[in-house]
Amino acid sequence: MTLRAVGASAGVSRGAPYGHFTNKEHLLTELAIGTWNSLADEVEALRGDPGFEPGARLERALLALIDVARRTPHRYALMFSTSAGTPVAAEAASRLENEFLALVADIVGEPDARRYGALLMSSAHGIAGMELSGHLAKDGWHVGVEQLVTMLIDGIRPGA
Amino acid sequence: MTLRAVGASAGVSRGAPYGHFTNKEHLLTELAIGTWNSLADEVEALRGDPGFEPGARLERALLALIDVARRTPHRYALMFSTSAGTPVAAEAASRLENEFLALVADIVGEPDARRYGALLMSSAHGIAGMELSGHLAKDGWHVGVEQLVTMLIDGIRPGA
DNA sequence: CCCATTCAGATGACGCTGTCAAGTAAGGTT
DNA sequence: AACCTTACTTGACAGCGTCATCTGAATGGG
Repeated sequence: MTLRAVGASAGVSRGAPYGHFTNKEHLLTELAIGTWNSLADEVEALRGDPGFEPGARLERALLALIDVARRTPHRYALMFSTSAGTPVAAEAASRLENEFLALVADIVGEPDARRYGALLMSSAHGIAGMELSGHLAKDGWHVGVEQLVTMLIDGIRPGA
Repeated sequence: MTLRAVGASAGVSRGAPYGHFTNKEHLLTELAIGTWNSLADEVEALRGDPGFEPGARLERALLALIDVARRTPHRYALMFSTSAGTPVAAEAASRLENEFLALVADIVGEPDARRYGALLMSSAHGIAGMELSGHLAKDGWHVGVEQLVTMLIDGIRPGA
């Protein structure tokens, strides 16, 4: 199943992918899954890295998510497209979620990891979205993406 | 400028709107602006309401944003679509931003309002997006939208 | 070495959608 | 009554998602 038919879509006729994928949506879902997985790989590699303290690791993980949005906005949108509710994609997504959870648990402890993990991932997703749509750059609040991520991490360090 | 041509789009020929809008994108931008404005109205009404303490007001404001996503997902997507980077839409968006800033300033004080305002709005946006794409409901973290918003507000109350 | 099977891709068609140029019907103005 | 404006329809074009059909090349058995 040469998924390369996707990239090769330049130079090949319009209907060619339909031998490999039943739908355009299926094709895009596969792309999304690939993105989820490569991001999960990235975070997984981070988890074992002793070069950073737990807070810094988590920060890198959040920035990795945002980097996907910056570098490949279309792929990023696919990851969170409503068609990503399909079970196949949800499974790929939960790999990344678990990696995140592990990083978060190192800071806030197991019992609170889920709550804080969901908050951090949602917030990072929101920051990425705000930047993508241009609502961070121009407007009133003079804050950058990196600053916001730092605030997030700092916000969960000491207190319960 | 009967913008009603939009809703009336059922029962009217395909090309009819092009007498009123130069583009489909312009039409959608106008829709987005309307959504921004009505949300800003809602939050503005909240600002003067003495029935809630500042924290509760802010919570309601964030939930109002998320409610748009829940009730009218397409409109919500328009608000943050990349084509919302147009100056016309940015102006409507900044009305809501300023309302938010006022609410946030009541809690963290003027000097920090921008930083925290950006963080809160981004996070609420992210929470809405995660819910829309189904990444909150099914998966690992057993947390609801309301819970996350509460955590956000609680997270900025005492500490600097 | 030849033939049969298989598989990737091309081609051409269908319907739908965004867009526009040209036409037309209703209303108000003088 | 003749005129102009405004809102809409009609018909056309291009692009895209999708499919049924065909071609062409690679593979493997005899």
